[in-house]
Amino acid sequence: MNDNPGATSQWLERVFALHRNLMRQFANEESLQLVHAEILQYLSVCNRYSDTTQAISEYLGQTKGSISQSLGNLEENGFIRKNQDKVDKRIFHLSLTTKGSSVVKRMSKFIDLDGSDTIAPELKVLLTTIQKKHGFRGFGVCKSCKFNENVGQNNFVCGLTKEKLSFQDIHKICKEHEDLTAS
Amino acid sequence: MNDNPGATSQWLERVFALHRNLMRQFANEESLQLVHAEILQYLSVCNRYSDTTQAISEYLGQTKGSISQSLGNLEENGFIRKNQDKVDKRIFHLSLTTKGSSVVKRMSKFIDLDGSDTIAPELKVLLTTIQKKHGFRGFGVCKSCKFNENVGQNNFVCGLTKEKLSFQDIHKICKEHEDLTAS
DNA sequence: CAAATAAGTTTAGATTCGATACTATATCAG
DNA sequence: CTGATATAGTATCGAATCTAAACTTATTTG
Repeated sequence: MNDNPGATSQWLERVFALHRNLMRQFANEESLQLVHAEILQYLSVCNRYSDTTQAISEYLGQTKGSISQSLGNLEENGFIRKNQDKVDKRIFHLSLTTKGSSVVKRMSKFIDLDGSDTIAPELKVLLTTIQKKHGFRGFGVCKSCKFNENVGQNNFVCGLTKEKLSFQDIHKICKEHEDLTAS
Repeated sequence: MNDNPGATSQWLERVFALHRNLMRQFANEESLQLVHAEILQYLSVCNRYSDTTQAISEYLGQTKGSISQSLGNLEENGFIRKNQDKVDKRIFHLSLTTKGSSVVKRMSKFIDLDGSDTIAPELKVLLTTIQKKHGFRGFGVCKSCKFNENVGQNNFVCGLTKEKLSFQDIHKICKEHEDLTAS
């Protein structure tokens, strides 16, 4: 097995390339740009603290100016909606329209990453290792977040915002996420 | 573990996003475009049947016109070299210069995907599953290719080209690759 | 209340991207 | 051998992204 150093990273690089290839192919068939598909995918899994221009910019590693442009395009074409935050009026919450959701559904079906469930625990290790090395904070689900407090039967509270969270909420990705196991 | 359907694909999507984020960050620091980094990475692992404009285009899923432009840019800036094939004069073999190689070295160090060796077998399954579903042929190493023939102590022959292959050769990625286990 | 910070937009210049047409070489059919 | 077809790669065009920087508006801090 280990007759070739770096064999694992070569496998990984190929999976990454293949995934990007597929995403590009899908976006092309839907007459979208690659980044549009990525944004829609993210918006389908992020929570209400993380559905902003800034958060997408951090998640995808592109400047917020660039993301802002793409978001304008996506809104114009009816894939997403913008809602101003009632408390902090600088913030606009983004959400998928029915049209946007249906694109994500087709995308998941097209890419189809399920059926590889045994890989999950290893992925977790890989993910947190990389995140720690590069000082990335955030982008995990509440369930594994040190701020999350279980206050009874399927009732949760975020220790940062002091807000109540539903069962659906805690399976979404949050930009403020900090790992339970972190020191 | 399995209290949420599609949990694995969510992990995977996050790993993909993180990897792209890092690649972009690296490219930016080196004043390169993302696609330049991807091309250089590919050229560092592909074999002599797969080091062409066409093959890169297939691997990355972009049109060869676009790749051709980027290659022109990379050659101008001294990252790669072009060598015309002696037999088929339509073909130009691409290779990394010293400058190009050193970029790839820094990239591998920056991204650092090693230390997750247990993940490899699962990745293989995932990769071939996706490839089969979408009719992707190719881009594997000779070792797992049905055309590869072991003709003695560390001596190999490619059944397609009838050429001799070295030990180094058979660990490189080939666009003609067909899986041993394929029907 | 002024200064600093934060979220988001806008603009400009460079570069990619896909589509298409194009050149040059190779292969194939008769 | 020759004309038709296929293949590898390049050139050009218009559209869109991308970064960087300046900018607007709203919030927080001292």
